[in-house]
Amino acid sequence: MDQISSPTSARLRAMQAEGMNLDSCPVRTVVSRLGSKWAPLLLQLLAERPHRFSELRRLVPDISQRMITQTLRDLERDGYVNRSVLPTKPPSVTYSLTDMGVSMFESYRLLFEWAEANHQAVRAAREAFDASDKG
Amino acid sequence: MDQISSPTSARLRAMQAEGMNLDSCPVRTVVSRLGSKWAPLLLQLLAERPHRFSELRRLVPDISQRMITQTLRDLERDGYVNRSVLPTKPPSVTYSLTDMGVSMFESYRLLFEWAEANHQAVRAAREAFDASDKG
DNA sequence: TTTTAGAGTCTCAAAAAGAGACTATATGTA
DNA sequence: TACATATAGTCTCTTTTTGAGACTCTAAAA
Repeated sequence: MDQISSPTSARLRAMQAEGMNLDSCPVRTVVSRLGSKWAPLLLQLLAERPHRFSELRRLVPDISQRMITQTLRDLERDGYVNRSVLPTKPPSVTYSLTDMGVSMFESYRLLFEWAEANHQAVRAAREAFDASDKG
Repeated sequence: MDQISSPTSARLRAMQAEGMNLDSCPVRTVVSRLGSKWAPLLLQLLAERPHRFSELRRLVPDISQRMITQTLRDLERDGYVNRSVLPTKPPSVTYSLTDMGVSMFESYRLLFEWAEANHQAVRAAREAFDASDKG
């Protein structure tokens, strides 16, 4: 198989030996975008249904307009999000998931579900850590 | 069900109405850490087997020591990673996944697999976007 | 005696994120 | 007519994060 695999340590050793740069690692290429601060939240909303720019702004009051624009642009660039402009006055812009976005989100969703089911445990771990000498 | 659900737009509206702050959203709490720049890569390596600090450094040559330390600390704080110091001279430190880390990674892994299978499509989308007037 | 290894910390520079003002156009309201 | 509102952003400035690289400490090996 000629597909680049995930970076197991054996693979990483091989990549180094071949002088490959790790920027070409597919997982990093994809996951680093999706894990950005606001992408998960916006993806969840778009997975629910298409939304307009101003809806997203209202739904997520603590995101700046600049970050909405930028995050949506990044997601559009990677092919997950479709941006469609309706020529109303003033123009309205609707964002929705592409087929690829839906496909990706099916896999991403499992982590979200884990997070919902386990966030108390994560919180507890944080508090324990902070209360210990390490914190 | 009294569990805080994922932030559907209905839920977000409710949270706003109640004056809740969104920092308490479980998905954001959990996913934002896991999506940081280096966490996915280090988690993959630790999911494979426990590693020592210097092993990780060698396997990922383009991460600074500072970022290894910090990312591992964050993952330890959240309860995914165990740090064990052996009193050798010089001391050796081994990092491994906790049970919770293994549990979480089972869900995260699906996104990684999606990324491996679809990174060409993502790359293609990026190039198309950059070649268009939007880029 | 200088080097090497392990596991970091410290400081400073660069990149990313956030806050808030500002733009354009077209309606509705006083 | 003048003013405010709504849409979908951009621009600039400030604060946080990240990254690069030097520096620390201990003990064994060359």
